[in-house]
Amino acid sequence: MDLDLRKLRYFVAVAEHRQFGRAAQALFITQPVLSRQIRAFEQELGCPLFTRTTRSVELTAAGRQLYDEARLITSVVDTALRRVHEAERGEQRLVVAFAPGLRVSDAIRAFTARHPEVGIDLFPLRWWEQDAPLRDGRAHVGYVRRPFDDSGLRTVPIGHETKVACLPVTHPLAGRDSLTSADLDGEPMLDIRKRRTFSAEEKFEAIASGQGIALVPVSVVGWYSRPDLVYLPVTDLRPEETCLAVPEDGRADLVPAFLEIATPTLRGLSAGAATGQG
Amino acid sequence: MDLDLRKLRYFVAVAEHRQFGRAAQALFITQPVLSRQIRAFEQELGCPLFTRTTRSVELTAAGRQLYDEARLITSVVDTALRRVHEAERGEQRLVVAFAPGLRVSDAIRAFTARHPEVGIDLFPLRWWEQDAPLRDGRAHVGYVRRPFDDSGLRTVPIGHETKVACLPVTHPLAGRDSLTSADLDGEPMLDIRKRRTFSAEEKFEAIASGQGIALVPVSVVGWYSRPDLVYLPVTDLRPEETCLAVPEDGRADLVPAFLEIATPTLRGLSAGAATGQG
DNA sequence: CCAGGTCCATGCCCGGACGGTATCAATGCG
DNA sequence: CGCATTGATACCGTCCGGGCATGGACCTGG
Repeated sequence: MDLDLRKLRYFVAVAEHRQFGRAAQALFITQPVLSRQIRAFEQELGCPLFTRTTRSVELTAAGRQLYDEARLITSVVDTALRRVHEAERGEQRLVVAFAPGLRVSDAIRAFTARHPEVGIDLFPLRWWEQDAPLRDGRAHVGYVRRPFDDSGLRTVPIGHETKVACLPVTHPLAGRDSLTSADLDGEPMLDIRKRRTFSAEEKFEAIASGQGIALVPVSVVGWYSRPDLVYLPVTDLRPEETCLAVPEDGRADLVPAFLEIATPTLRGLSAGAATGQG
Repeated sequence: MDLDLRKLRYFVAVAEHRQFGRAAQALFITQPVLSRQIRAFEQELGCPLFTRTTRSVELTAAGRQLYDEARLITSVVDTALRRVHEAERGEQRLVVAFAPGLRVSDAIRAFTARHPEVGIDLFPLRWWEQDAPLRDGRAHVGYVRRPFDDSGLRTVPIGHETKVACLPVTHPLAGRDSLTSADLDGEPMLDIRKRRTFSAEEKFEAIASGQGIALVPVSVVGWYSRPDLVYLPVTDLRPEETCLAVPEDGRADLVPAFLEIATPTLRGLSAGAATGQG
């Protein structure tokens, strides 16, 4: 830890100018200083960033990666500083994350009605990453589905949502009106939460091509409906719980205010969440 | 710019211990040093971070915001360093961004078949932010819809996608089979790309409640279908172009390889993109 | 083949920032 | 009212970042 942002800036300059002298000129320092700083930087990181001949400078694989990351880091730092100054001038922001399909707009509207001075950022969660953004500060409040890793999080149950089975139309069970979990014994199940590398669409393609079946929350059925897929209720399946989750060390000012407003709204919504998006 | 990450770490320690002495102890430095560093940090930032009495330390609004941002920054920096080391050991990653509804799985599959050593990260773009992640390095390649700000980006057209009008069922035009753009003259149009603060769902609620109508790409119609909305083709509307966009200063190694593989795949797909998700 | 130009690297020096010790000032508590 | 606790200040040593001068490698032109 303790990356030196000044050295990172120097590194970016060299990477972009592909030449120490010009980069130093652009940075308003002398070339020997830059050489020494870059070398120190490489030593701190533990890996070389440039392959130097005396005539040319090329990025290594690690250097290319760092150059990509550098742009992200500077952008994150810049917006962080901007937000700090906004906060200093009294502007407040709350980042609300939500798992796919969960409705947040009613709660947001109720909250902004009561707290018009607070700006809201929406943060769409991915299927396989519901909790991490709450823990690492990217979001203050999250609408998530059980199960998830709730260590370090406080959770408020807000409703239950039924799951339906998604099968290819060619599946022997596809003609049925409804299923029981016994019908699904031995079927290959694809859990969207386990796929980290590909999009949700690909899972449904996998189902359509017969690689397995899946249980999906009823509220996202509309998103992925295709003529070659059918969705069937599973009568004896326990609905999965939907929660509001907040980090235990989260903002003590806005988060409770949001929970206070959002929770009753969502209790009223829980029936709606259970029956899906419409 | 040039935030000092060491000072940021010191700040986090004070914010968490709510006491300079204990924080200094946890940082393995002495308390006077910490006091001086925090004061210098506040001066650099230009705003106070703590309200201190001689007996207690409280975060200011700016301090609370910075504490949130600090967790994000450290997390970004940590993953950046991890990825640099992975790259140094030969692992390669490519971040593929995609606007809502655009299919990427075929291109990804073709690419990973040819380059199994490259890990793929998918980055879902938001409606109102198609281009920024490409410019700031969060993504290497993007599947986007025109119009977008293509400054600093190279773009490859990959197809066209028709747009359909979305109206409430109660709308006078809702009974028609199709529309022309003349029918829409004078109708209040809601452009989802302009709404930065709320989710796409909310726009469709706004349409359903009669606040206006919208043109949406046909491939996302399934995502937001509701009984109180109808979607009608607009016969004389020019389809909007979908593109592959890459930053001009992007990775010279993987991006061309991806384009080479993805472009023919997508030309084959463009008909599919024009007819939507299925 | 060599001389000069153009790179980056190295050695040396200086100023400023960071860290430590000693101490003071203010507040809360018994 | 005295003591303990906590943050702030003063002073000092060390190290790091910066500049200057110079060396060494490589390309190029005559």
